[in-house]
Amino acid sequence: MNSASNLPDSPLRGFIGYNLKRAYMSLHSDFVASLTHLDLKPTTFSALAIINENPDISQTDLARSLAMERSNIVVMIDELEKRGLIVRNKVPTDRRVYALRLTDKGTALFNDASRAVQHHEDKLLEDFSFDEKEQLVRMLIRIQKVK
Amino acid sequence: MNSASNLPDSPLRGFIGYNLKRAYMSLHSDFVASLTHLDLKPTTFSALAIINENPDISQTDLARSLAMERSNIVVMIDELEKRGLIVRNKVPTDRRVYALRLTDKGTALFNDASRAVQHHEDKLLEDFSFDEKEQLVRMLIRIQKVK
DNA sequence: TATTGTTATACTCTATAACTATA
DNA sequence: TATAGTTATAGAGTATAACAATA
Repeated sequence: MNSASNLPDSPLRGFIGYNLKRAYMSLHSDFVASLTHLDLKPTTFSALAIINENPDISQTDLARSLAMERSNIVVMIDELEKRGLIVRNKVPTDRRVYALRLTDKGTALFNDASRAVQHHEDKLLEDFSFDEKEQLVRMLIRIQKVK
Repeated sequence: MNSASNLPDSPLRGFIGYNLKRAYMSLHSDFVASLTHLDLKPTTFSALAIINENPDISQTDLARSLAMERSNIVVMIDELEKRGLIVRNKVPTDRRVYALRLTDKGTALFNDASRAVQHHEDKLLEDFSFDEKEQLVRMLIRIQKVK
């Protein structure tokens, strides 16, 4: 007779990957919630961040940065453009590509979002010391490096 | 002019959540690959693990453990049953529920899978010391605790 | 009334293939 | 030939609502 109180996922707790997944999902759902009031999703927030840091980036390079397909970038950029957050500028030297830029409105929204996300993270990791956070990030980066 | 070589995701690297996501996705894709030869997915592997550890668990409790919807559990159990890996036993005391059990074939497959996953994790985290792994898991669990 | 298992459905994400215009 | 952007589509994964049988 299994009750809901003691979630019987213990056999999986021995795997680091499982703990990584649960931690990610926990943080992620909270992260999503912290952006809804700005009508942004993790992907759109990330896109704004990358365009903000890399003005005139192309859709293809943006796709690579986000590890998304170019085809899926299109509809996302369509939406952000329709909302007046970014613009697709023509590039004279190569008429195939668009140079993406944030509008003033896009920049303002990204700054708001950035603060919201930072606040969300500070609150969720408030019992972590600075050194612990740094150590955690170093470990997370090492995991990716293996690939 | 952005090249693909230096992926411009740096503005996001300051967020722990982003590093957590990238680490999770990196480990996850490798994890998926380590199970394909047994025709298992992360979810089916987890289901087998939980049923193995908790014989006669109901579908509803399994759903709670996996953080999945009951409706989606049904089709997954259908598939595992069709493959002869588990059985749905009737429960005399409550005729609404099924008691899930691994078959011998299911147990054997789960043991194989368990070894494969362990091997995958050992290989991917081979440059982590035992203490480091332990410390990482402790931190990942702390992140979930906040919720 | 509430719960278990079930079905159907819808919605989001992601992946693939084919097209156009440019290079 | 190769590449950028685009369109359409298909496949996962996940979420919701309604139902029959049973408690």
